[in-house]
Amino acid sequence: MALVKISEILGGDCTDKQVSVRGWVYRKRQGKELIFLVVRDATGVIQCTVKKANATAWAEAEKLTIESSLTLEGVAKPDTRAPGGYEIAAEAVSIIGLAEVFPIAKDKSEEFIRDMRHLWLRSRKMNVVMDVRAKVLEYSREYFRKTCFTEVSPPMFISAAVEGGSTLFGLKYFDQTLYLTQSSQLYLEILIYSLENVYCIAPSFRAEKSRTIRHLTEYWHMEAEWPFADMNDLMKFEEGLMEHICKRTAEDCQKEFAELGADISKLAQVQVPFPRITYAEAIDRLKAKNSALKWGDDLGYEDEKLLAEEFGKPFFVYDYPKAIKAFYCKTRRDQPEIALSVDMMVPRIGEISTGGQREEDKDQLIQRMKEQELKPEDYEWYLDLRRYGTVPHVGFGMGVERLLVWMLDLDNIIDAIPFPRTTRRFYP
RNA sequence: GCCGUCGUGGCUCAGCCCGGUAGAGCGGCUGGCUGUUAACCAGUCGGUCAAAGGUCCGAAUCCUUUCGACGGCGCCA
Repeated sequence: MALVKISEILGGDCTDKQVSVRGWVYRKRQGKELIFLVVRDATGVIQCTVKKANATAWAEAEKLTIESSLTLEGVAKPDTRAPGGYEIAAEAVSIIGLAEVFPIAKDKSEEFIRDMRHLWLRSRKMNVVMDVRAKVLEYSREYFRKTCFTEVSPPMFISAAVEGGSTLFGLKYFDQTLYLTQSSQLYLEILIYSLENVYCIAPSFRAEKSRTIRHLTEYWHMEAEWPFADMNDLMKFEEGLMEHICKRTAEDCQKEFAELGADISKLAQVQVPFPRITYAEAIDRLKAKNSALKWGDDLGYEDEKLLAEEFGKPFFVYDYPKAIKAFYCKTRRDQPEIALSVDMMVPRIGEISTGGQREEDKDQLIQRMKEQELKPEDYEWYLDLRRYGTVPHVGFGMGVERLLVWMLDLDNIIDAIPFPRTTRRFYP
């Protein structure tokens, strides 16, 4: 008796063979002579039939409730009447854990599903999304490995802000106050002086009271940093990474996209080089669409969406006014008002990544800190990096969940992560 | 932080505008029936309408406050 995964049966590998599957009851329909059990495991769902003639199996099947766990044995065969095209004629059914009445049924609201997150994760939708998420992370690591990057593990507890202080989560650390990191960038910058090309995939925390479908207070941040590089190198790397992720996903995740009803064809359009426009060009394009924007304003979400609609695929906006960018952004030596910063935008979501060239000159860096009313003495170790063998270097950070929302056409970022944390929800 | 929508049995909703002590479907239970596709038919159990206060002879329905949920903007990834 071969113990198989449901996907093997659905792939036609077990036709007319005696098989055994383990999983949970997804649906049940009972008649006088026949019970249909739809059984799910991590790989898919399959319809199973239990006939009354088999008294032992029938008695077990009658007891089964939705979400009960079981082992089921029988012959796998193609059947046009079965969803998925294959069916198991059950010969033996064995209950492992009999479930109480499952609270999630056909009629369910967003609110209810969120309250039942720990059970909703069993749904086919969440199952498939988490599967693709894992693959996207694998493809990302593939690309980093291929391009000679070393994965590193930065701290989550930090003592000083990376971005502005307003969005930090503070916490009690014995008798002191520490913060949860908003970005691992500064720590990656430390590590480029030994490992050179480094990256991490780690959580970042933002205490922004954002109420949108694009924000989490805890999100996974894919960040990289490397020396001896400029803005062109940065954009080339980022578009190469995106192309690789999209290409591998398009190859390997067709069934998952089909089950979610997500458009996989857009991934094929992700090819290097990506369109690149400067901030000034973006403003001009938006002005042509009657926007009241003027040079110096930051791009809002609606502006980003307007631009993204024009391209219909990922693209870059670079060369921002330095006033709207962080202190560590290097400024152009020929145009001191311009920061060497670049955002990657995608349709429907807007920004999914921000990167740029970091200021490698100590005095310029101190000057930038003062302009933004930061105290250089709070960043002594960061300044040390410029004192001892400074190098031109670049880096970026991409929101993993935002990437997934775009790829999988998700309605809300909370569905891109198993246990979403938002301003109001953090259970379970 | 600002703005909007919503809160009725386990779940999804109707009723609210034009006040008179709650109605349907799903689920549960009982029975019937069917190669079914989150089937169908019959019966049955189940709520005092988020909370508090007010108006009124009378409030789920009108008014006030509070709480909660969801979304938009801003901020960002």
